[in-house]
Amino acid sequence: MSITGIKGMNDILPGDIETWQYLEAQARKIFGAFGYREIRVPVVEKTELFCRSIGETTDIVEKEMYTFSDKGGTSMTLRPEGTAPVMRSFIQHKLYAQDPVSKLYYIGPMFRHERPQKGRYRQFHQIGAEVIGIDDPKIDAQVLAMLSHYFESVAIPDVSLQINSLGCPECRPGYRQALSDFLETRQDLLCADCQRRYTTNPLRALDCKVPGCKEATSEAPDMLAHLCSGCDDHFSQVKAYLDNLEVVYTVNPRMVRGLDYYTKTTFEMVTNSLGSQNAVAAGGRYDGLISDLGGPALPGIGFAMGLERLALMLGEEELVPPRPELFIATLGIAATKAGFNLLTRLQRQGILAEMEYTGKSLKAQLRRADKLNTRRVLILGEDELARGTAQLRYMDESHQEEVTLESIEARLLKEIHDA
RNA sequence: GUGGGUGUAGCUCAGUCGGUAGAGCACUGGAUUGUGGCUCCGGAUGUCGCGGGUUCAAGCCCCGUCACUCACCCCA
Repeated sequence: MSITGIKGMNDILPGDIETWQYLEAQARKIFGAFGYREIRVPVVEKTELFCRSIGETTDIVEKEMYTFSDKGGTSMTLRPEGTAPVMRSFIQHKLYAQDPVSKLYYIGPMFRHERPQKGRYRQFHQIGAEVIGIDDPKIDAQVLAMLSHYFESVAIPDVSLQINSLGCPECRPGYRQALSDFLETRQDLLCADCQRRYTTNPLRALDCKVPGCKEATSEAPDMLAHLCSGCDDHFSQVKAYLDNLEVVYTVNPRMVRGLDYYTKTTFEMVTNSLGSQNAVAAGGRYDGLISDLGGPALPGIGFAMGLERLALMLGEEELVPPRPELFIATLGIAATKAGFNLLTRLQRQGILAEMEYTGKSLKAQLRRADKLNTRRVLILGEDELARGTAQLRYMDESHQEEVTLESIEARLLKEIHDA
């Protein structure tokens, strides 16, 4: 083996890429209709950005970031997620000064140094969307309506939308304390991880997958019952709007987030067809993030979808490659030269056309034309060239006719246009 | 960071009791000197992951190592 790629960072080859292009094109179309515009930000940022936004004690920041010093000694990090860089850009360019509302989406690679497994890679790709400047529950509902519409439109099977509310800086500390107190009484029933978590991050114990913990926390205080009146009202309205829009969801009061900046509404698109990697899209409201990063006190909400996971769920079938309109088969040097000229003229006009470049038998050329699934083959031999004609063979009908060389381009253009 | 599984042709995989490699697909040439698919005949292709050991002899047994993969953890 010579040089190989890096563990957990995959090549996306022709045959697979078509699925990705489809997923991206649908996102652009649907997000566009909902008023979003694309933003592209660098894949590296100052490390500090992620520490401050995602949270110092999260797994992502503690052990999963690709962090290095550049030649000037600045600590830089390959982005592990997309929201923080987009917010950094939003603040830096004062987009709020041009428009009180920004709807942005992004597509691109993210990096986390984890052990790779199915649906989890070190370089992975996300499509994300963010709305900044609106705290009305209508927007929460609209974001969710768009997300579930996207999943329907690309026909991803077996997903369900789960929603929850994490409260705000006003009510969350109270709940956190209540939960922490509760966990303390059940401490001996918890797994080692949860015993550690009940002081550092008690919410995480709620979605622990260890059966013993599930049981021990089954009577835990209800997050939704501890919401302050503002958060409670917001969540009720979100649900009401979702019902009105006929967006199907279930409330999962135990759903928590791996990033610290989330507030109020949070949600996940989950599946059980990807093993333990059950989240294919996730997001929530982050009303404090922008001010935490030094920007104005603007609310935000958004989500990210994992492209690898979406592609896995769409299945193995490869989309068929585009069908050439014409394959030019030639015999003899003069005919090959004429064929090559014609080929390039057609390609310049946007017609997908091919030929055999390395002088093979006519049989071999036709075999290749067939393999490419070509619609037509133009057979150009010395005899025809002398007459200024060629055989135009329609592969599907196994039928051919002699046509003049001058008429070919116009004829092809007309046939393609009519089809 | 912790476990399990798997490494043989471009791909998917056989390979018996240790006797120095095979199939299908794909590729390629031919079966009418200028006509595809189906069929038939032929051809090329391997550091058997790598390194060591045992043995007259190792793809197979032993030790080490690397890679890939799945799972835990965490997450999109």
